[in-house]
Amino acid sequence: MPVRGAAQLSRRLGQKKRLLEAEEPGSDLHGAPTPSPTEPRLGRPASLGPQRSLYFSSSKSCSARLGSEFFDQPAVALAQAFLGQVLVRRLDDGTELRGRIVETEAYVGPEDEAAHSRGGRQTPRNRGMFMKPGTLYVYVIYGMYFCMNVSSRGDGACVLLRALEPLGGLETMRQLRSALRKGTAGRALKDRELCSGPSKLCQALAIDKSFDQRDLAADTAVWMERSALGASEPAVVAAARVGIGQAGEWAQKPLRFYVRGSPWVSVVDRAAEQSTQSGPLASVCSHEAF
DNA sequence: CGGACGATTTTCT
DNA sequence: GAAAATCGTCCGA
Repeated sequence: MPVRGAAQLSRRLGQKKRLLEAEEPGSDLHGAPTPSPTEPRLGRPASLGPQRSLYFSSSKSCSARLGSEFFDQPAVALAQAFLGQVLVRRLDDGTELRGRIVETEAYVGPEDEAAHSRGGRQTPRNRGMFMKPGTLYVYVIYGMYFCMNVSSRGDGACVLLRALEPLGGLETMRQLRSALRKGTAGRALKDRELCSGPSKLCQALAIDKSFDQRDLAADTAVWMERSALGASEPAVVAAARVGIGQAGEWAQKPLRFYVRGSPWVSVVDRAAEQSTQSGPLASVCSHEAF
């Protein structure tokens, strides 16, 4: 097997560059002058004011942006509460990409042997896990993909977003997902292939390392909107988490949650579905915030 | 400073 | 189903 040529690499990078230029002309995200890797991004107060007032005056409460108080709950509760909510990504050209969260995983903190924060390890990479609830923790996996987490209540605790039901901007998602794929630009991806995995959804929403440590409650390019599960989908499955090995008690714990029967979930666990009790999640359906 | 390893996805057999 | 792709991060020397 010949070593991957520089020509091929640059061609692929060129593809991505072209796409990003098309999607986000005059991007200030990708064109920012060499930010420090650990530089915190805490939103843009200058543009937040006008946008927020416009937002509140033109939107109904059912699509209200979720604030800091929502994210301030323990990881398991937050992982369940995320199901049904809508993740929104606004590209620099104004395009809004939307997806309904259908699968999450809870990483409960230093005692969780499968968490990056296990044993209380705190490094520059996982700092977001220790920041205030609602802070994003985005990290690189396998040298080429990203995973997106939201910090929850509890030091070193967070929730991994694993799958979305794409709701808006599907064609842009398809382009973003296809851009880095190998070979002949291939066939068009099916809708189900857009966001059915933690790194797929990051690709589809153009979430990269520059989103690490941003505040999901305040950022202008990414946020979450309230949209609880409907009565027709009352059941949530609790299953073992994916990709963390089989060994140890923490690998077995049912800390992955997904909407039963949803075709948008990345991995279904039939055995877990047998043993998971059906029933509405009261916390998801409640309206205590309003 | 070097080696091993991923909270994955894609491609090939 | 198996194996490759691909490199930031972490840890031990």
